[in-house]
Amino acid sequence: MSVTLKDIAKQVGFSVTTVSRALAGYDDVAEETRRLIVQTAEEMGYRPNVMARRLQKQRTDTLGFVIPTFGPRFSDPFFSELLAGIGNEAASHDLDLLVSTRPPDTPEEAQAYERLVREGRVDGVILTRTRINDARIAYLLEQNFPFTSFGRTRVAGEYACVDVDGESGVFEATRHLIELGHRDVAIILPPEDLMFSVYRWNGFRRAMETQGLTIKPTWKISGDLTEQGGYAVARHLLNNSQRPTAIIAGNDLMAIGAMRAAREYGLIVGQDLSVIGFDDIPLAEHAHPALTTVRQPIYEIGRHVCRMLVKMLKGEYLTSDECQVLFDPELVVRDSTGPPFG
Amino acid sequence: MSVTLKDIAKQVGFSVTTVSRALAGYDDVAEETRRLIVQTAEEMGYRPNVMARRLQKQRTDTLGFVIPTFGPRFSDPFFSELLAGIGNEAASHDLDLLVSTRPPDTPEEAQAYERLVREGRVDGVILTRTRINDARIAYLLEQNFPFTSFGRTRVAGEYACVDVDGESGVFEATRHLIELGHRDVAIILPPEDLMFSVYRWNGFRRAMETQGLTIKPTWKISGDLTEQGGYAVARHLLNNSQRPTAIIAGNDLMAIGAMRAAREYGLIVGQDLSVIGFDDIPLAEHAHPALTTVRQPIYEIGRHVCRMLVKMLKGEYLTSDECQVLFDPELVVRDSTGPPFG
DNA sequence: CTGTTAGCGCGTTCAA
DNA sequence: TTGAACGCGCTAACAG
Repeated sequence: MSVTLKDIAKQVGFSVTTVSRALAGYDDVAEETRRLIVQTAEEMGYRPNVMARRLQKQRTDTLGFVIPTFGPRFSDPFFSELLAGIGNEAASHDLDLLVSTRPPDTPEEAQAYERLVREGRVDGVILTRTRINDARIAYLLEQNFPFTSFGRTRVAGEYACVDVDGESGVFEATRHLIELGHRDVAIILPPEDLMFSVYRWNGFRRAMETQGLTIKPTWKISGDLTEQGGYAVARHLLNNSQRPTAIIAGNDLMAIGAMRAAREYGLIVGQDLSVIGFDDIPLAEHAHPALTTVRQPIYEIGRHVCRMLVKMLKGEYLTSDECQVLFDPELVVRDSTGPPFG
Repeated sequence: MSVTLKDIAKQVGFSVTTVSRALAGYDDVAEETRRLIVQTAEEMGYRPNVMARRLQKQRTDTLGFVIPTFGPRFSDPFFSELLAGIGNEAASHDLDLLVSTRPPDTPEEAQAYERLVREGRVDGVILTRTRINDARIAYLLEQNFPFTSFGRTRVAGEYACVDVDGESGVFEATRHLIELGHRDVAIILPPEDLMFSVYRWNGFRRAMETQGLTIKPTWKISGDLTEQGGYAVARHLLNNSQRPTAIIAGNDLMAIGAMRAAREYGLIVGQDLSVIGFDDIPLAEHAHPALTTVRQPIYEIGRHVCRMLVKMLKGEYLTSDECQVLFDPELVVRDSTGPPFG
């Protein structure tokens, strides 16, 4: 077994209390005593027992993060990068991070949150991929449990979230296409229950309407954010006598799938068909052709959304400014876009 | 605050002990009493306090997983998939999973493990990307702390690990190239301190030697397992009057980087240059051209390596057969390979 | 069947 | 400056 305060106390001949205080750095313990205790603790290889400390402090110093993901082959770099951001920030505050993966909007997911919240496994949770009417957020608000989210929602209430201005991002992307001369632009949206799908759509519509362009109803379609999904949906778009000359995808993965579909139809991406993604995962640059995309600083967002939660847990109040942070995305033009009939 | 056993006891007029036992399902409590207690607990919304339970049981019911990763832009789908496998298996046993990301072979990484082990944060840990002389494994063995790993090492001692037979994987890949007529094959290995780099190299060498082919020293090179790394190293290989006609990369990400480099040199992948990856991440199929690669069942491996750890923690003995499980990889031929000068 | 006692390891009174 | 006593919430040994 490992060394406890009691063991040290026995060794140095002081009480457990004194040892505890010496090690905690209280100033009401004799300098001499402290030195002895600290040194002995060191020698004996003392490590505080976290569980005991947590029970006593009624705090877990742990954050929870449930990744919303379908099926086994979950491998969106988006999440890896977000996780790294959250994890590193948490570590810098000496907090543990509890991670699990659950399919979104399912009983299993709800249970996962209940576990974290009701059984006192974590002090706060971080959400991502928020839904328009997000049951998770409703639940957390109702339980009055600390959380922050990457993504806004329509759920009423006060809570802190970070988001990327997806509307302006897609607006810029669309404008880029229009400036290149495109008029027949299709959009592959994220699943429609996701909040960011709404903003993306708004940005697209605004850009098209501003230029007096009409949106063909069948050219608004949504995909599941995987390569496979983007591929399937793009085939559908292209398998038609009247094809769009450009496609804006909800993320880079779907854009890559769409590019593959285009190749299968004998189209050269960047010439016969322009494709734009969203995220700028490392792969975007290495895809063929290199993918024009809208970059969002995922890692930084991860850090930020975690930092906000930490602040809340420390009891620091967040001003309403801090509560609703909107990052600006940035259009990165590469080779997958060009003039139509280019 | 939340409901405790004490609250329930007060409510039903029994002792805390009885309540505890009733809820735990012991059979030494009157059926009548049990019903009352269970129902009351339900009504009051009782949830056991995990920290208290953990302190008492001296078990955390938590597993630790430290992802070895460089820098912020960590986004290898390999890890996502492994994480999903581990996480889902852990969840099925009602275990929590503590995740962090640390640069491999650094003091920060060592500290992360020490934290987990010495402060009793987890009951066991899972390793991946094992190194030839892996300090983590040496440490865990020395501490006699339960762990399993994805990947073998040269560290002496008894421990359970799962691995993929990388040697046979690369052997098959190389043979595939040779059968296509390639003689000038280069290999981009994983970093040389990683154990699986050794097996990959052995497989390559064996295949080449078996066919009486010589390996050009400058065509054995290693990269950092990112697209960028593969790109840089491949440029180096191709920036030469004498070029290989085929490249085997240490993973799919590097293969994708290599394909990009090839394009920049005006080479058509699958014709002028063949490229093979390793992993078969979802992207491999959607890359252009679709990537020939060696598939390893990462998700399943994640589940398995976790299941082994769970077994150990339950005190079940692992037979030496179970201790060293070797999965068979499978060559998936797609479009990035073809006859030389094809 | 049920309650009393004890203790997991730590931090925090309060009194000496 | 130090120590005794108590509690965090739960489980286990033992007695009745």
